[in-house]
Amino acid sequence: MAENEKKYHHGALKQALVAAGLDLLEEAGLEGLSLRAIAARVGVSHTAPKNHFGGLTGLTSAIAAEGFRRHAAAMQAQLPDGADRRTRLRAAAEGYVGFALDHPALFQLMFSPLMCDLDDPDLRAAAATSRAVLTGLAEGLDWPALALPVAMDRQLRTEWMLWSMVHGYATLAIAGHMPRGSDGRPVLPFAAVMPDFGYLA
Amino acid sequence: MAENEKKYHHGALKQALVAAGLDLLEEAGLEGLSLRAIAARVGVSHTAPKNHFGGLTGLTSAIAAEGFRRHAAAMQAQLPDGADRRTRLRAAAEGYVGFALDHPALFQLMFSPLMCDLDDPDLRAAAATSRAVLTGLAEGLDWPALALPVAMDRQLRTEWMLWSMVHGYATLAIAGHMPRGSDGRPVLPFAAVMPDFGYLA
DNA sequence: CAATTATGTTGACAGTGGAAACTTGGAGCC
DNA sequence: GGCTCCAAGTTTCCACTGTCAACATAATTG
Repeated sequence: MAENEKKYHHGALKQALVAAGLDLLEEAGLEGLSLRAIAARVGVSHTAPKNHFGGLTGLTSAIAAEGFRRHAAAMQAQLPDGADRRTRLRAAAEGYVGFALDHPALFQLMFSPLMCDLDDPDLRAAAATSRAVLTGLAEGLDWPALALPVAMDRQLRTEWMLWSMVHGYATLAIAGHMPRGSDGRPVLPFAAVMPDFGYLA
Repeated sequence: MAENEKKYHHGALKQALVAAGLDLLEEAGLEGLSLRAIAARVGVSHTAPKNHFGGLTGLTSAIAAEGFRRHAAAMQAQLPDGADRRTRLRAAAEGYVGFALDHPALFQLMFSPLMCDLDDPDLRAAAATSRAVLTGLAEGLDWPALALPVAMDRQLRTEWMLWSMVHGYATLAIAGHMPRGSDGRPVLPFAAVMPDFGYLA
């Protein structure tokens, strides 16, 4: 049987739906994403996804999980191997916001608790892996004295500070609260906003 | 005529719809917000808002604008008058995230370009005012050396760094990516994440 | 007082996600 | 082989959404 010949049983509908959802996000944005539109793109009825994902939330969660995997991959792809930690941290952070700017709809979906179920195990795992790429580079970061008692885990505090800063820039840029140049990119690039951290050790 | 007696012409439908929308956001969250639900709460047909706001987007934009005004007020209410700039900056930042944690649905709406029109003049003005409360305290902030040529406005870069950090924390907390304690608040409070800035002058 | 304009209402429409009943194909079992 | 059973899709319906056009009513204005 030819590859793209129609069969009653699709065979790989699950992956096909996720792929169609990712494509649709790029083309039509988050507002253009609907269960029916995804199903139509694959060529199945709008209730077919229910068998595999339970409902729209299940499908969007799977799409978001794939998004997190690509997000992690995008950051790691930018990591220069031999470079010092400062350079590597900078590269990861720029990979983070770069992915968000390149795939704004997908990024919005990934962090939209209204559309995807954060309790989904696959999604949770993918999100944790993605976060770890960035926060893993925060170890031993030289950071101005913090205000609270040192009893609170300094490593954890630094990780959250770093993640907050990077994620905040990405979010604000995507939400349209950042002035953009003629190239569509924020006039103040992330590299100009992120400070030049050093390391303690 | 009694105050709450039904009249064909409501008289203050515009404000009533915005108020109802704000209430609905608190009670039912962003997913529970709909044009029909807001209209029903006011006791008016679901097409009545069109005369005043043009459509759902116009109404949500007005709600978001009011949200930004309250956001600014919440920050300023926390500002200690006589205190030094470091203390004032900290207070404003905590007011920022405090408002987001207290009114997550409204905060999400305020920064959701899919639901409200960022070109709405009233919304733009309110958002700018709110942002200015925070970034106004960033002047002269002592900040580790930045990586880009100093030719780029240092003040602007510091403002964006500060806003990104604060907004990122709020966003991540609301999106459910931050572990919470039994009180529903993030286990790592913002005060523990925000560094203790000094000032140059 | 008459006419016009602002303000709401009614009813219809295309779109959404979800549920129930039905159909189809394949896989396993005797 | 023939049989059953179950997973996978389809069809049909439902409640709900925002928008639109046509209409009704109140308030204002000349």
